[in-house]
Amino acid sequence: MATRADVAKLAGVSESTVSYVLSGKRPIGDATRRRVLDAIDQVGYKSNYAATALAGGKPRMVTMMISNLFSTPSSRIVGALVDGIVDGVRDSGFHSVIWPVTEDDDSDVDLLIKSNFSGGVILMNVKENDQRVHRLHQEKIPFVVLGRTDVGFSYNYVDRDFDEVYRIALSHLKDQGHTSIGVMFTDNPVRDSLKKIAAQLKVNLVRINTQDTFEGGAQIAKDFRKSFPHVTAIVSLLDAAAIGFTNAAEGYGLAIPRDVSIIAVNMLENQAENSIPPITTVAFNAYELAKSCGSMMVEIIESDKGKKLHKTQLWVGDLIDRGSTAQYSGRKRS
Amino acid sequence: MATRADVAKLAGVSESTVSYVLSGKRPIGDATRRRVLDAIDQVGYKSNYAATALAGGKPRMVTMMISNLFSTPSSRIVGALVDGIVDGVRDSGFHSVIWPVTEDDDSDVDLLIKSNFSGGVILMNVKENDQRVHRLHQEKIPFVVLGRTDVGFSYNYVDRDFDEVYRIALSHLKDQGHTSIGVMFTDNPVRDSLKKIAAQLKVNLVRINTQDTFEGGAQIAKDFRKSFPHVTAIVSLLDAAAIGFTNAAEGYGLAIPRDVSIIAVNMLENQAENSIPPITTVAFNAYELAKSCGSMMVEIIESDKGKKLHKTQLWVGDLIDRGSTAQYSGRKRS
DNA sequence: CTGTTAGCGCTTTCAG
DNA sequence: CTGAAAGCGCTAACAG
Repeated sequence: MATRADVAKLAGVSESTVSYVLSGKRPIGDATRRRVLDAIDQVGYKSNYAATALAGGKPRMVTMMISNLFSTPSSRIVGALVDGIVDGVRDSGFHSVIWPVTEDDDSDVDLLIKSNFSGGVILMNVKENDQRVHRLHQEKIPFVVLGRTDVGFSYNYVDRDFDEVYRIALSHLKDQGHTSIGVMFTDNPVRDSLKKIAAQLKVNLVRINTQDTFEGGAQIAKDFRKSFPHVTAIVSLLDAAAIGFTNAAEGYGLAIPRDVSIIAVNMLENQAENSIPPITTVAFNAYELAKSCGSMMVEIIESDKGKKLHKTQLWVGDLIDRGSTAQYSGRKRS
Repeated sequence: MATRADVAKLAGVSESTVSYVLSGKRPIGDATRRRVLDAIDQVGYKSNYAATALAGGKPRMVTMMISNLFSTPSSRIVGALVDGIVDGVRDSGFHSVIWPVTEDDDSDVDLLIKSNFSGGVILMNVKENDQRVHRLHQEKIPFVVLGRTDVGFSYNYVDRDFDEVYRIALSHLKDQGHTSIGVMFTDNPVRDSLKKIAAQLKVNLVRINTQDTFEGGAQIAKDFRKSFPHVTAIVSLLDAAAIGFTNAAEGYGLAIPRDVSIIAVNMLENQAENSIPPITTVAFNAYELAKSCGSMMVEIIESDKGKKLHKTQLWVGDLIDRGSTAQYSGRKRS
């Protein structure tokens, strides 16, 4: 267990010099730096996380605060997000942990703050006027929220660009020959922007009402052929409903690859003669969104020093075509 | 941010006395203890996690080391386990974190060890001769493994009692009137113990071959009526196959509540006249298993001081009947 | 550009 | 039964 002191001795410098070489917070002579760096991997030095935290440093650690990690129908989507963040954060040389929290208890948050546990926090499943947002803001701990809530001040967040997602999804399906495309909705009216996109592409939009629940989606799948005989593809930005739909659809003769956050599915059956490619998927890539979010989080940590938070809008509309090799879950693609 | 010093001053004792009141590692006078305890919640003192770790204390924190958290077909099962552990650990007054690790990189483990980050570790997805097991053992960090692997020495683990699970599942289904029960298998032969159980209960065991994959299970569901016309219930200890089966089954008219780690499913359709209760489920309760594992972990942390590890066998065959209200995922039951 | 030093909050000897 | 004091490894003034 080599410490900074061992490194300093070997390199013939003071302990603080070692620290400054590592943190880059002070200009260091080239020769000195090299000797320190050499010493570091000679003795196999690794920084002590607890000591950094205690001394008031910025731990290179990103914490994902999640409630109901696995217990909701949309856990699969959250899972893709978490996977993406883990990889994004790791790529930036940080560590990440998942901090399971209960919604009715702030003590988890307190521990994290009190102990200077985390260089930054990613919040998921944020509710209206979430207390965690207030606590983190007030303690000046860098954080970003996945999704948006009104809390009375501005903060960093990441969200999907729904219009863009629709645009890409619809045009993709159009290109494949679909003309009548179902879109899942709850009660809310169809946005004008979506109508415009459909009009531009000259596709017929068929509204499909459902609850954004697993069961809601499954129900759609069940009645689908009867209820929407002319619809050949379907688009959904409702996470739970999309999952329910795709899970159930398989059994109703709608050959659909399971995927995370399916937003657009070609539902033609696998017929060789058909001119429209069968079983293709356009997926909203939750993983990629999350991965960029991870990197962004790290950037905030490194630049902001908890002093100022600026509103950042990161619209991610990355869509991919997985073809027929879609995986069960939102795994990292090579 | 009250510290131990604030508490000491208010209570009129020394700082170390406060520590010993908290840790119980020294006899403390009743009057003194009371004053200290009062002072503690008067100033709202919370221990600083980083300081404890640095000073060589035992952080009241359990770390779950998991690779491929969300990316495998059986993530839902792992999820139920994680949920259970989180709750079990919390009930014991500890915190828990999930430490996502990559399989090919030990640096995550090093950080954890080096910084005395964790009072104890729960390992999941352990592979043959897993290096993490060796590292943790050698560093004398308390840990328990979910599942078993041969590593050349004995360690704490938790596993299912398969025989017991089969016994309870089969007798439950028998009680409901089933006489012909399918059991999912991969290539391995049916164990003698299982045959014996079936014989005792006088139920007809029907072997169902499959891969332990999502797709394997889905396939079974598809052909089920044709292939096994007389089978009215099914038992599976294959996690991924069970999930694939239940996901797909819905669409094939097999009304089955989605559940985590389904091991036994009554597949009769919902007919009011039928004497056998419809849509009931016997589930192997992954959540409960994990929850007890969490408590057990905490016990190890508190008793062992990392000095001796004794082999502990915890056989859990807890099965529950969720009736028709089964949730989508292995959520905590009130 | 580099070194010295005083903490961060807690644990744990060593003294009473 | 209780107190004093020496660290744990690192950060960040403060001094050159």
